Amino acid sequence: MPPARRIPEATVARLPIYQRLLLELVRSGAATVSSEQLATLAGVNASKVRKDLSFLGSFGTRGSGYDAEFLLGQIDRELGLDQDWPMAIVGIGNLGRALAAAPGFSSRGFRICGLFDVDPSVVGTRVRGVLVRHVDELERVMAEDPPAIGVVATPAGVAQVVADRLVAAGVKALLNFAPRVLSVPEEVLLRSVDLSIELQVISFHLSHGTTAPAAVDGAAMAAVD
Amino acid sequence: MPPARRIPEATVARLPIYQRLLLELVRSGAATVSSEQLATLAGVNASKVRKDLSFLGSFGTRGSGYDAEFLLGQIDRELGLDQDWPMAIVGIGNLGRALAAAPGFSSRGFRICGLFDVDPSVVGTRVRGVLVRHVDELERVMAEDPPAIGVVATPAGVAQVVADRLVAAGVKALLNFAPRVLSVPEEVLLRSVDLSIELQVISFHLSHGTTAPAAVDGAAMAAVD
DNA sequence: TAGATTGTTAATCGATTAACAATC
DNA sequence: TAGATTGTTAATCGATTAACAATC
Repeated sequence: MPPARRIPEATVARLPIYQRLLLELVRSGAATVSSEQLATLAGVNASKVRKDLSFLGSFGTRGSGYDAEFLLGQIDRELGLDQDWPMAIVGIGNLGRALAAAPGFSSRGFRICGLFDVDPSVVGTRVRGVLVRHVDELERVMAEDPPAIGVVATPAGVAQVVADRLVAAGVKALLNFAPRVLSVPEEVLLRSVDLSIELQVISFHLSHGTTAPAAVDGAAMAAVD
Repeated sequence: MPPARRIPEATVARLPIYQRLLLELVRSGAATVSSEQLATLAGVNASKVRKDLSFLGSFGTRGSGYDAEFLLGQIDRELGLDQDWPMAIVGIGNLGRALAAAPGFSSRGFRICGLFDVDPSVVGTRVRGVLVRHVDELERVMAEDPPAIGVVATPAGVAQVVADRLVAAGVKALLNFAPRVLSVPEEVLLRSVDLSIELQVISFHLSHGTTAPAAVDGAAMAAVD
């Protein structure tokens, strides 16, 4: 039995990139892949790739590299992609619709089990075959098919109340796209993506003439207890 | 003249959050704000707020805090939000439309100077008053009103060629939403937001029962030279 | 002066990377 | 054996945070 490995956050954030590249490599018939190849494709340092993969265990073979399919399987398992993650999206504007339709979202275990909005012209329509319901029905629908993940894609003004209702209805994690810092109980996992922060970081670097450290990472937000 | 301060990446990523909170505070009539207040609102440590702000200079007043309006002005200037950043978006699907319409995008200096798609049912329509043109016209339109920032909101399959054309047409920075690692010349700033990576990070933490470090940061991607 | 709050120091923690012994 | 490539070490760098002197 392997020791309980604690995987660094920075590594966790890169595993999905390796996962996608490996999927493409396997589909194109590659049997093995070296850390050098994977590094070039991912745009990172080969040392970093080896270090990242070493946290999952030692399944490389010195001299020839990693078995692509096996490595992919290990990463999938580590990321929990072999499990089912029912997901509800609140706010079916352009962004919510983009999320509902995104191949990377609906594929794998990220099954959409609920779409909610308040706009009468949207409620009752279908996105990718899933009926958009009124937010008033959120608790009832979620009780029938409880989502593990709640996605907040509403305007900022209602993001906190929507988050509160999703949490009360039992989601274990929230993915927030509203430009607002949300409060959730500490047992609920919260991640936030703020598209305008990305632009402002770009603005900073352009106005300072900094070439910027090779283009890393996204927005930072945190949960208040 | 202040010494040339190098502002840490982590600080740059938090400045937009402070900026937004200060804007709300100023609008609600607050004259001063303490690091403790700002920290609570941002969901971070007060030490971190003071350290972050200290990179911009020392404009706090011991005993009473920071002048909210002045601090906001300093952050705006530091982020380059007082400048004009014309922006072209390629790919006017749901995501591109969400970006074009996002208040945080179109406001401030992020002026949309070009929208491009290939779908005949989209080309010729208007989003927020801006005409969507065919990608064939990209070079011509961009020569007339050159964008500083190019946004890639296309399917993954064409993201690299679109990026190449935007770079060739002279953008100084790219913001990529396609789930693909892009290559750009090193003088071009590249940032990538991968929505499915966020979900996979959530999946990792849910399946490991890790409460996750208070919910920080976004996806990591890098440019290959 | 007394209370409040900044700005900075220093300790600590986490992430990156070059180098190289191990080994296929 | 010779060449290739991993897994790990150790040095370095960057970010976080508690603590507190400075000072309004």
